[in-house]
Amino acid sequence: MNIYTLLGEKTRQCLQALYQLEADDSLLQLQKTKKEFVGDLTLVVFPFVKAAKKSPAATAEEIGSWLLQHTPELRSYNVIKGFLNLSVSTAYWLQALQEMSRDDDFGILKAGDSAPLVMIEYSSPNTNKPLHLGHIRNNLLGYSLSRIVSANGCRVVKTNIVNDRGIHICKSMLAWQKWGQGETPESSGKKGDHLVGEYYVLFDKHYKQELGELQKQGLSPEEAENASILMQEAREMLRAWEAGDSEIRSLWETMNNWVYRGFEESYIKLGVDFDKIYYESQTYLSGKQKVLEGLDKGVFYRNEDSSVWADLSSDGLDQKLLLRTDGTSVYMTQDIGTAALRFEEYPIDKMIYVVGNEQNYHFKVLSILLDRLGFAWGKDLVHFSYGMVELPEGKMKSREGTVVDADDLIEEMISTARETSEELGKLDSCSPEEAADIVRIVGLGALKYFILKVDPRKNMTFNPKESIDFNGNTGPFIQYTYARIRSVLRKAEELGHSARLQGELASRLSEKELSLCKNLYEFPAAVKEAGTTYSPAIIANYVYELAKEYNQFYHDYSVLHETNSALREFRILLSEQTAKVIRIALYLLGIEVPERM
RNA sequence: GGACCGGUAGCUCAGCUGGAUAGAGCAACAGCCUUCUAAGCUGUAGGUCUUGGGUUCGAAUCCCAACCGGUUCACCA
Repeated sequence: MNIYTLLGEKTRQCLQALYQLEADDSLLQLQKTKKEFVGDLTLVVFPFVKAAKKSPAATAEEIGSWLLQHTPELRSYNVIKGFLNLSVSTAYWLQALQEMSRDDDFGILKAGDSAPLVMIEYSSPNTNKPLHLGHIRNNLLGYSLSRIVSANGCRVVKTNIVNDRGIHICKSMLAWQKWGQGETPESSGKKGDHLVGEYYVLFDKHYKQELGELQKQGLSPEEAENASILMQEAREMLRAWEAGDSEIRSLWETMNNWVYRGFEESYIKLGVDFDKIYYESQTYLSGKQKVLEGLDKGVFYRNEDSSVWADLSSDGLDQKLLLRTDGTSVYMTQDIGTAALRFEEYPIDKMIYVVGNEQNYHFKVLSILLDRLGFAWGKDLVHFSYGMVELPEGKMKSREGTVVDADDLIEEMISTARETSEELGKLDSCSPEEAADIVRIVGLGALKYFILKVDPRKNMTFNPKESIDFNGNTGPFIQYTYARIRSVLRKAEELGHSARLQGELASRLSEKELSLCKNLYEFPAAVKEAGTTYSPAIIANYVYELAKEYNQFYHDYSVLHETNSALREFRILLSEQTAKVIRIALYLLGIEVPERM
């Protein structure tokens, strides 16, 4: 049994015995003791002083004494004002260490066949331009979340909905037709998504120019937009696409395939993947069917102009359009369609959408609509809403060319990692292949950790020049701790030292060693909390704390040079377990660990 | 204007289901490598937790109001 629940139970019994008090969970405040005090767990006794009819300190004293008598796991207690600090016996911590050492997947719950099926949608790019920094946050959060949810005992399906149709891709296609002169990724050596993105920008450039000229002729900005030949051509292309024009469809397929190959490369580099990819071109029509069903059931209503709406006033919201006057779908309709298709394929219990916080309203509405349409999971679908990534100059704007390209950023991280490693002489004894692997792991680790350690809800600032740090609270710091431990363990093996618990240890252990044990013990709770609050940041902060603790221990005590064999073997075990937990924690963040660095 | 989210050290962030003297890292300054990896460790300095009320034995944390910043309220996606 977990020490918190165990002591919680004991305290309950104690309150009953001493004061005839039935304490519910809200009164029982058992928390980790702050660093500056002696003890492991702290009971706040203020809530009981009334029942005890004694001063806080006297109450704490009384409870402490009772608990110590009735709980073999306790070693001692002390009272400071209204706080009862309980110290757990060393034997208990050693046993906990022993138990975790037998569990290769410590902290991870396995999902059985009947475990809840959770689908996580993330990434969801448009096919008219390459991935940028914002997508990176999305992908990293989504991927990490999928591992965390899975570690909490759920079956997980990672999914991506690619927005492969619409006016945006037609713009790229049109520009390519007009000015591309048959350029392909092969002929130009450019990555497919970048190539298509260039034509999207080119369209915009010509379009702006055209608008400027029209306005010079005396048209208002609005009139100019309506009069634009280029825009009319793009719209015409979209109509042709929808009508199934074979030439347009073929161009569309060709260019989208260029983009997919580019995306695939980026995903591999980032280290994310999907179990199932949906394409909007294949799902966008099915939403209409669902909406019409809803209309029959009286969930929606038809306006005089034959457009279809949902009335959300009972939920405190307004009217939401679902089908246009001409019968075509809007964004919301498509999401309903995609949801329906997914449910046919996977009997999901929960759906998590990883989408930026600018769509909070959209998902609030989607949740209500899915619920009304009879999807059991609609009501509590999770919109994992994250903040945007800003640059020091402010928001990224693709039109102003201030976006940070995902591929460029990844390359930059890796080359910075290489420079730093070379400066420190870390790669001297490595083969070129090994060196390449290390700098890749470290560079990506820095990027991923930087993004995942902050609370997803918050907007974050990314300074390309300064954010890339390898010291302090960073990915490489944690990876370094791991590599260091691995080095010790390799040497221990060479020397024939084993990792085990034996002999009289309790009296020999230092505070630091004990506190490392306690830190490791907290890992499953961190995984659980990260799972219930959907927050990779909790894992990140946990593992940073652990790495810091280990580094302090490593600095103050020697593992291999310890002459007392019981103590040495204990330290090897402790190091081994720390390495394991670091590896698993970083795994949950989608970050790899290097064997040396 | 309505709704939602955020505001903690010079900078980037923890802490927020009320608890003890508000924590890290970076940057600054001062130290520690003839012993397992110094991408490390130790110390100094840095705070009216945006402001004002309220609830409470106790508020960065909960409630109310104001201020600042962001997002959103399309027959766009």
